[in-house]
Amino acid sequence: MTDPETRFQHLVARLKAHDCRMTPQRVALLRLIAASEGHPSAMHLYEQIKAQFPTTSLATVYKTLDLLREIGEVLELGFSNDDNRYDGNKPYPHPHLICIRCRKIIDPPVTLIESLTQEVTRLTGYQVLSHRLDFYGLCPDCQQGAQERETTAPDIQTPTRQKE
Amino acid sequence: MTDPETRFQHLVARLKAHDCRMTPQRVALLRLIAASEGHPSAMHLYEQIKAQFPTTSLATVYKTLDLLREIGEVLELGFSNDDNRYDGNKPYPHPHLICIRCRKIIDPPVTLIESLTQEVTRLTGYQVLSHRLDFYGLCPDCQQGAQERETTAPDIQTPTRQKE
DNA sequence: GTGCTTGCAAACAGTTTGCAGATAG
DNA sequence: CTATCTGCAAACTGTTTGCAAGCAC
Repeated sequence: MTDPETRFQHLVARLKAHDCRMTPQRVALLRLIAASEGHPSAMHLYEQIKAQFPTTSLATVYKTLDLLREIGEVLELGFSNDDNRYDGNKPYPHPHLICIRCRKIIDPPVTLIESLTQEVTRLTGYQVLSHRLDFYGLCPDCQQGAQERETTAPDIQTPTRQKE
Repeated sequence: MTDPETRFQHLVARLKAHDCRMTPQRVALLRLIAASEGHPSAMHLYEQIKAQFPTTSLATVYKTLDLLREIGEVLELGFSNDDNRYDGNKPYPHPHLICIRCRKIIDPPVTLIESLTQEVTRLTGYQVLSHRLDFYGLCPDCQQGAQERETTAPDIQTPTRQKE
């Protein structure tokens, strides 16, 4: 992964190339996104940026994230139950590992996806353009106090539709 | 895949085992779910069932789907952009192939997922309980009139969070 | 100065919930 | 008879949009 400052500069350059203006709020947001290790939500970014610019609105955060997503610099992980998460460092499809208890999201080291994609393309006649692979489970920290779990059902996951 | 009538009987039995009552609306819904080839949305099921019971409400459809999901008889595919889809025939995690133009969803023949899950478990220390794998692309039908596409960005997909 | 951006508030969509009346068992 | 179920409508949540004022360039 590139270092945050380099990534930040890249994001600035990409936006400028798209005739976007660099407002202070936007610059601060880009810094946050470039520096975010995990997969922050819009609300999370909003709360961070309010520390610097108290009048910033959530809508601005969403608009900037949308902008970055449109130019392919941010990956949006949509969740129908929960708020979406954003990855500004690896804006291309890659597997995620999501703790169902603490909601932490990490990038597991998984290979083989490309071969799966090719397999699907070959067998179905679809032109496969993208994919999404999420694993759900308990992170090491959450496995300890997890004995009382055994709630209802396995209750499977639920991704979001890709936009056209 | 089991035939619809067998699947229907199974769903009835499972619900009765959970002290659920078999109202006419519910029976009709179970038939629809058992017979659905694709991955219907709640709205789609609602529109179908209204043909038989015009006063049925969307809330009833959602409540029944929730019930079935809780006892592990329906897989919910949540989408943050679009309405959720339900699979009442294969209620366990399995890959989906989603056309980004016509929204058709099919089950591609993919193996290897289990080995991926094991790989993730081994390498991360997470207890992997479930997963979700979606491929996005253009189905054969939609590939033809698809030249004028080339819209904005690849615009990646966006799954839903698994409920706890 | 021009027009993109902000921030507020209202709109939005799909889903969920509360509750009174209906009904399966 | 009684606990569940239905159907309506209102609530909810995260996200999006419209628009007037503000600001980058």
